[in-house]
Amino acid sequence: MTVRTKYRTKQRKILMEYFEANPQTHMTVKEICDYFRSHDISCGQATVYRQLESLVNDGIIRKYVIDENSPACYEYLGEKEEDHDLTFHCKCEKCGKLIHIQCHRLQDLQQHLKKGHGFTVNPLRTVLYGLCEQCRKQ
Amino acid sequence: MTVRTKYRTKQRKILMEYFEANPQTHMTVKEICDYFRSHDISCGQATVYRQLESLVNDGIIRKYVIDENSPACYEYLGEKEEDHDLTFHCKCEKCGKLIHIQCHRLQDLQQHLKKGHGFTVNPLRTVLYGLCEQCRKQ
DNA sequence: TTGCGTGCAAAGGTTTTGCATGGCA
DNA sequence: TGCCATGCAAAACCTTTGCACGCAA
Repeated sequence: MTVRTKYRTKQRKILMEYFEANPQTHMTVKEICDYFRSHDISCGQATVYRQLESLVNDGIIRKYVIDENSPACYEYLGEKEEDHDLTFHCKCEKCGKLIHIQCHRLQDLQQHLKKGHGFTVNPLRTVLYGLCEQCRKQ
Repeated sequence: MTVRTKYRTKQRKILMEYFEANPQTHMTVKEICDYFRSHDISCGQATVYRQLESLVNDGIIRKYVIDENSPACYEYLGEKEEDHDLTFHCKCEKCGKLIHIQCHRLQDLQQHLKKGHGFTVNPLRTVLYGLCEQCRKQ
């Protein structure tokens, strides 16, 4: 926990470049390792985990926990962090699709929960579960 | 998925009684197994997992996934199911406290997400993560 | 009696860790 | 040169699964 990297190693640079090249994309550790392997870049799995933890602590990427039996996802946050605070994630329980929703009503609700109920929602960590349109219609 | 139990076995009864005796409490599989073992009640771990899945599908208990590296938690929902459709759960990321919120703004939001975004939120599965008042003030 | 539930042990999948080696500053 | 990071393999951890046996209806 709260790991911070001091050296700027080759592996860290490569990882960051990979994230920068794939904004708004969810990537698992496996996908990252596969990518590296297929490009003949050496970066062990343990290093990927350790660097990802460090990048999360540095606020450079974001970690998603969709559910406990599938691997965690990581997403590049980029420069402007504000946008990500306004984006909520909705996960369809049936087809597994992940939907990004940016809506002022969600932000209004955040405000209300804070003022009215004393609870500060963290959209980076929160996933709304339910059914997407297609799955509901079935 | 969508496992439903047809028989009313001894193990299922014991599990249900344990939940009924501990409302508004989060319990992990390990805790349940430990409790049973310390009371000399035979109920294998696999059975606990399977019955818990069934009880979740029956709407009798609720499953929480706090994060992928800690075990899932289960909570008794009680008799009156309607209330639970209107109740959202907020979990403090710092102290772990669970807050039940019943608020029309949350229901309004559900309506809006459905009409405006085509996403039907399932409050039984959804947990809003963030900070409670005390922890935020620190 | 029929088939569902149980229990054990093993498998499965993700993440963490120990330790020797390699590389940044 | 002094640490820190890497990489491999093994361990740790939670959950699921296979299969023979037992029990509810």
